Amino acid sequence: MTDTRERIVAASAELLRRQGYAATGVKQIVTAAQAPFGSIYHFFPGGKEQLGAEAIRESGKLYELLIPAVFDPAPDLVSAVRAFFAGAAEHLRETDYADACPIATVALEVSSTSEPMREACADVFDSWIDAGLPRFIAVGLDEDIAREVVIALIAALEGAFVLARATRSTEALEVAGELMAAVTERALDARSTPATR
Amino acid sequence: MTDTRERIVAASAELLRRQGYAATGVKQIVTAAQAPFGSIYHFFPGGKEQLGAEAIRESGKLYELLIPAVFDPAPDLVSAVRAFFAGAAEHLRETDYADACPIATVALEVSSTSEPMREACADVFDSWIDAGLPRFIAVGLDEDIAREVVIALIAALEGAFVLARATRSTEALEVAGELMAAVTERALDARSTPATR
DNA sequence: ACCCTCCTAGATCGATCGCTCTAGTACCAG
DNA sequence: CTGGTACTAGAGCGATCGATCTAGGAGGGT
Repeated sequence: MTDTRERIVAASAELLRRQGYAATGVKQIVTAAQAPFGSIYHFFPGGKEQLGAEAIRESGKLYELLIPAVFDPAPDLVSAVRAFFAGAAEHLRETDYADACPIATVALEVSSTSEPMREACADVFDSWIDAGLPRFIAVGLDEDIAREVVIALIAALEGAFVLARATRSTEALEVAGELMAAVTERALDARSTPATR
Repeated sequence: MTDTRERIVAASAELLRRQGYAATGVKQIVTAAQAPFGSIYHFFPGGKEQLGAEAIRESGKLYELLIPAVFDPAPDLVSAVRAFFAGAAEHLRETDYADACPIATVALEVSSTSEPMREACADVFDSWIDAGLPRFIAVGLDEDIAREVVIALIAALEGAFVLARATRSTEALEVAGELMAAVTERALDARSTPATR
């Protein structure tokens, strides 16, 4: 049964997201996952680092699903952007400011100490960019402009999460959401108008 | 001599910034500070938590000095914003992506586990907002608009740091810098024009 | 019946964690 | 010289860290 393995990864992902890598103990993970201790090193011979990297990638994959989930039903790109930030703010409030970005904490923590973990985080960010990009290209934005907007979106979201979690307020998320909606709108207005020429 | 105390705080600040709270040991701090172990609990009877909170506040104060250092010599607000992000990117490259925001790592890490530490981080963010605000009000922006711009600036910077550190690239900082310069410019254009009325 | 592989189960390892404790040193006030 | 305060110095506390180890149960193939 690989059910245990999945529970371990899921529990790790949740603990990493809330308290980071160093503060999360292997024993704590097996307790949360209701898994036997020995299973950790059976499934993850690379130890905590391998398990952590896999949990990060899994978290990244799950979070990436939010993109279609929010963008598909939205009437247009601008309101999708707005909805994304609003949804993040609501979820943050609901979880008492515990669940923000699933990987940002770890990303900041380990990027000077563990290359495998840092790479896992970098891969997740890249995959988010790749996942968001087509939606902005599809509405007529140049590829490089679209990339800038997507990167700015993710950066604004991550930064707002940092402020929101620390101050226990969603103000930063609301401000960043409105701002990025405006930025998106402006980028759409500017497309296909070779104006100054 | 309180010189030892200062060295302890400075060493703590650097270690916290690079690897976070949980990964930083008290023994590691005294070694880095070249301080006797006993001094830690002499100066900081509250232990690691008290020391951590003080290091965060100190880091916040030092980083706040960058605001006048960058904004004062700049010819205008927009180029000041640009310079701030460019300077951050350069410093990040110079330190091999080690020194980004001095408190973001800790802020994400502890905000669900230690109230005193979380408060210290929140206070620092608030003080940064307060420190930046007057500069945007001085050029004629409404107070609430100015506040939104400043919060967005900090959020964009923090988020870009997360991406930059993980991907070992300053692309996010450059994108966010250009975007926030444009946002600032647009806010300035919109001021004092009761346009639609 | 048999073995073999997969996985569980947890005792146990040395190292390190944050912290407490005692002893000793430096310097000032009387 | 004496007493007191401020700080240094580090041995050592129990607890926990990540990781290794052996032993055994479950289930399929032969």
